[in-house]
Amino acid sequence: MAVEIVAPRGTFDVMPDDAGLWQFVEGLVRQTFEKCGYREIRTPVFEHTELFERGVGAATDIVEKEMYTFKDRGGRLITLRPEGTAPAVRAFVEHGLAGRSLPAKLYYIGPMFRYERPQAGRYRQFHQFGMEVVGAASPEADAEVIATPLAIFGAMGIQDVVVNLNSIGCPACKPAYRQRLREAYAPVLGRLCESCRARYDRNPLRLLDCKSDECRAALPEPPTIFGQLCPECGAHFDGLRRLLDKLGVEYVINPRLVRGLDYYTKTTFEYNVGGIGSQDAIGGGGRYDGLVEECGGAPTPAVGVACGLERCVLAARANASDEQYQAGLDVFIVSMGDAARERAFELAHEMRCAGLAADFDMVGRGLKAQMRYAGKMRARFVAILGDEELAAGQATIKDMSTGEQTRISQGELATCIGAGSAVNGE
RNA sequence: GUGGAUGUAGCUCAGGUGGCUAGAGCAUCAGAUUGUGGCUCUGAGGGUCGUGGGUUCAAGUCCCAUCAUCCACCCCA
Repeated sequence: MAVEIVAPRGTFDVMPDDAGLWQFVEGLVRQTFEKCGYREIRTPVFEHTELFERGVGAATDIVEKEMYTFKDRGGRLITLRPEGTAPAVRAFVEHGLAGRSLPAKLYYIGPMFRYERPQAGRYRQFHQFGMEVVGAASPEADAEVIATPLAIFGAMGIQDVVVNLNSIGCPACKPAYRQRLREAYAPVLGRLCESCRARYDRNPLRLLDCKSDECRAALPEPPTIFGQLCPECGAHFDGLRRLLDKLGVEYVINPRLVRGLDYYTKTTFEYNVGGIGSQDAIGGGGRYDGLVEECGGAPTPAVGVACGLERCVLAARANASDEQYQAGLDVFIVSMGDAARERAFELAHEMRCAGLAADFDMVGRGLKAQMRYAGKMRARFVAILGDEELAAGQATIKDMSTGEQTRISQGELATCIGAGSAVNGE
């Protein structure tokens, strides 16, 4: 009856061989965001359920069926965060960032939770990195938010990212379009799929992104919003397009791109790539001019984007091996005999204090096995301590790539290896 | 939540129509070389055949259930 304990469904371990790639990506994300003037915000992994119900939208799939929600011991209704924008906005309001210089340019990177059926590129605990510009209404903000992740994708070696772009209007023009959609779909309501019939009442925009053949056939060309955007939204969209053109960012205007979160206004966009299965969206976002107010702040325009780390890693793996991201040791200290092993222990400590990646044998392997181990640990140098070296206060140092070796005094080890690493680039 | 496929060693997989102690490659460890890695050779360790039931003289093999993984739907990151 003893059930084998494994990682829960939809979760996974990043093992040491894979961690190098993850660290590389995380470093790249932070570096890129900070270069653009964004600063990190870290919010709790759980929040009051109400934040997501109000922020993300009660009628969304996320809130209706994908949240990890539970009562804590104090009777509070708690939800593991399914996305990062609502928490960031909550923190923005709670800490009065509106009273400081705007826009607030924030980024985050961390785990999110959604109770869904796992699949390639889809997990119950997954990771997102994202950025939010809070307090800027200009199309420049939208353009920066769209372009920055593209730089990250590029640096990761992800190729052929397609940017889908749309505008879904604002409270001034969206209602009229919504009405128009209802009118257009009304005659074919009976031919729509079950979920679309529900969408017709609750959120007619979602009718647009249903992929089922019956729904597509029922109304092959639904009216687009572009003829109906209010002057402000129209100008914003044109401005954004002009800016993207200036940056050389290619995009596809996709009038069916609606996205599943309720808070979006005006701009919505999504990044898609091939080759990673049917979950081909590696990121997406949009403008959410009403969310700050919804979370209790003053009306404040904002735009943001979130990208899936797992899917990025999947896409990057298509073009790169993991090995190139695995760090190696600067030096492995081989010892023969107990006295030498103790000295190796001391020396490893000294090397580490000198800023080198150093390790030594702590299980009493033979010389040959230690050499093999050093090779596997990708050590650039091996320092050998035998009886002779020990007596003379020296070490035999071997360059593992060339096989050359010389005797030097133990005091010179760190500088010798440090110089060697300077020569090798790094 | 729905449908399909799969589940044998750490990894990748062999094991026609049920039949003796369940195999290979890679990986691990050791030896060949008692002071030297990558190549080669030799050997060793490692499996309650996902789990639980059933059919049978006999189940890795057939049946049912369950769990997990993968794929598609859905949705999105």
